[in-house]
Amino acid sequence: MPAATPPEVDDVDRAIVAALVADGRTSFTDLGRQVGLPTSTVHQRVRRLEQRGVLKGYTAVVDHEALGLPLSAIVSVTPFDPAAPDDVPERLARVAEVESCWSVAGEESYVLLVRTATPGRLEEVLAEIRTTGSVATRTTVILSTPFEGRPPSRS
Amino acid sequence: MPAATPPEVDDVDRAIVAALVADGRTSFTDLGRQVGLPTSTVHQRVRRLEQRGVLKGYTAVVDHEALGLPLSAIVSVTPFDPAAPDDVPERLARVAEVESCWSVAGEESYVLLVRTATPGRLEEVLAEIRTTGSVATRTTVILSTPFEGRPPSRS
DNA sequence: GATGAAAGCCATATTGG
DNA sequence: CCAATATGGCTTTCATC
Repeated sequence: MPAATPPEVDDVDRAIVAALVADGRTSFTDLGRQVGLPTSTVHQRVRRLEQRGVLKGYTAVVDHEALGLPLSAIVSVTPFDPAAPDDVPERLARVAEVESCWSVAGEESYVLLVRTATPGRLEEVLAEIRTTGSVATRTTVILSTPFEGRPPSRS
Repeated sequence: MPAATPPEVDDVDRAIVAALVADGRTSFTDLGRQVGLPTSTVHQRVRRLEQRGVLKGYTAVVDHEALGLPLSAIVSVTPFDPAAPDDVPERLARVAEVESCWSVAGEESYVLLVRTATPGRLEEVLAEIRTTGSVATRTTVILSTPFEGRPPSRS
């Protein structure tokens, strides 16, 4: 028998989550209409999903170009000293331009997503990453973004 | 002289955007308090930011593990036939598990972010990607996510 | 866990400075 | 860009099943 019984995420919950991923500002009233439940019930379910951590938060989707950060890059990272205590993510978190940090299996230890205003700034950020993280970097520049952050689906 | 004068995104706009990235459900009343402007003004600015496309939308941030998609991977993609018309993104968009698709400079043509329920499903998705995209793949499994989707900043 | 009702708060439009 | 207003809709709580 399993150690714990995690509360289930049923189809209604998944419908609610999908609707909120599609539009994070959907009202509870609308949500109720979409999933066929009264507002109060939906409200209660969303609260539960938030408390369980299934819904971690809500955010605006921004156009990085319009915001003055037209240059994005994927940066693979390898620590200089594989034996050293690995607080690389904590240190890289101090570099504001690092939007995401994934710990990965394979040749490299981490993959980062970085957004900068100019190539010159990217150069500086890469230098920061190398020094504050004590890592080597391999950088792949993003030319365009056909799509990004689509809703999760288990098809 | 420049061909056009794109409307400026000033510091107040950036503060508004930052607040909405931090919490996409912030009310206009709260936004006003945070940036020190009346509700009506903030409302007007958010509308303008949405119309200009600076704010592209709002979305819920979900816990993929809790949603039953615990396995994420970064997939680098190389078309078999570099001369063929490049509608690879359109074709890859049909695979629901592909969350993001970036067109990149370098050895490979695209980098994908993929979320699946199980290793077996990842195997199937990779097969789908190769066949529907007519591409070769190189896959890096994500072990954990120290952080992801942090607010944009031009430091 | 689901529901319906009731209360207060908020979004939104409008007018005018 | 700000202030003021008005109304309809929404969030939130609570008692109930």
